[in-house]
Amino acid sequence: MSSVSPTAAVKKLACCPPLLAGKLTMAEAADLAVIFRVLAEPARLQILSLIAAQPKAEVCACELVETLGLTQPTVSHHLKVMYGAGLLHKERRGTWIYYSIVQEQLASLRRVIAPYDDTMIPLPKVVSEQSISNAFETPVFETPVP
Amino acid sequence: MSSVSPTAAVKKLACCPPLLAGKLTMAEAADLAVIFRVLAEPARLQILSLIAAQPKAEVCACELVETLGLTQPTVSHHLKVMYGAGLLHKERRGTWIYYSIVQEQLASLRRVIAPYDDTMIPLPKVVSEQSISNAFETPVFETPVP
DNA sequence: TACCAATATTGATGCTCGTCTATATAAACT
DNA sequence: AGTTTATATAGACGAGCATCAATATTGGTA
Repeated sequence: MSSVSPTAAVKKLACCPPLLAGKLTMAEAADLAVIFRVLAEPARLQILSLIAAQPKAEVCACELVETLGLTQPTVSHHLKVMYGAGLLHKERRGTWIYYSIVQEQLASLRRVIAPYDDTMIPLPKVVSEQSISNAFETPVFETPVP
Repeated sequence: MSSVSPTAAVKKLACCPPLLAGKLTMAEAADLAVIFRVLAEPARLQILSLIAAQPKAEVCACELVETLGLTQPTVSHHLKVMYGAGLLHKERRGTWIYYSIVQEQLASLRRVIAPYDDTMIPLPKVVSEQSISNAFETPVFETPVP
């Protein structure tokens, strides 16, 4: 499986209506948690910000080893995880491999955290745009009264 | 360090410029990762969405046990973690304790994920995903050329 | 062909943390 | 006082994962 492990990489944040707009199903919550877990790592956050800070918004994997102060296998592992989560783009140029950010994925995540819905953060692209279905079948607890 | 002191509850997401607007320091990355880690749990995400789905945007802890299908100690632990991370508000009313969402904290997080600056005002079209960079003291790697 | 540099994989280790049971604390009511 | 219900804490177990050293693989070059 040399070059591409397409299935994982193509996977977008295919889940989850806005976090605060309705009850998440267990499956949705699990999918969302996966994304958050990928970001719940200092080294990976630094990788994102480092890439974004580059003029060309891309970085050679070889640079990261030195910058992050981690071993090459560890950095390779982080990149694999982020790539697998659809957060990074990957392009081989000769010996080197360059990574860049998949903006749509972060945009999706931001949308999930949005207070209500589509109103606040208009994202032109990213058409796929899940069901804006708000299931109104949310369990409503009546406030217990003594 | 997973001790969740009361004082910590007041702690806002006091860290981190927009993730994509400059290199994060190690400390900033670590602080940010903490928040993401709190959200990297299906049960906790469900708690957030459940609270948001309530008419009064609050929920009694006692309801969560049944709904989440977890034991009471486990739910209590999750609530403590979220409260400690400044994500939840806590109010005792007699026997029951009600939790609500600290919106500012989620807003801060959303801002961190924002492509450019702080506002959640309409994004300019997600351009070529380049940094509109303020790469000041950011390490810029020159593209290795054979 | 052989050799070198960049990246990926393997396997092992140690720590973090979600979950449980059991127990403790707190508040309300008789 | 005692009882009941809601919530918190303590301790233990186990799964997941970040990290490493060692090794494999890939691509370029001589």
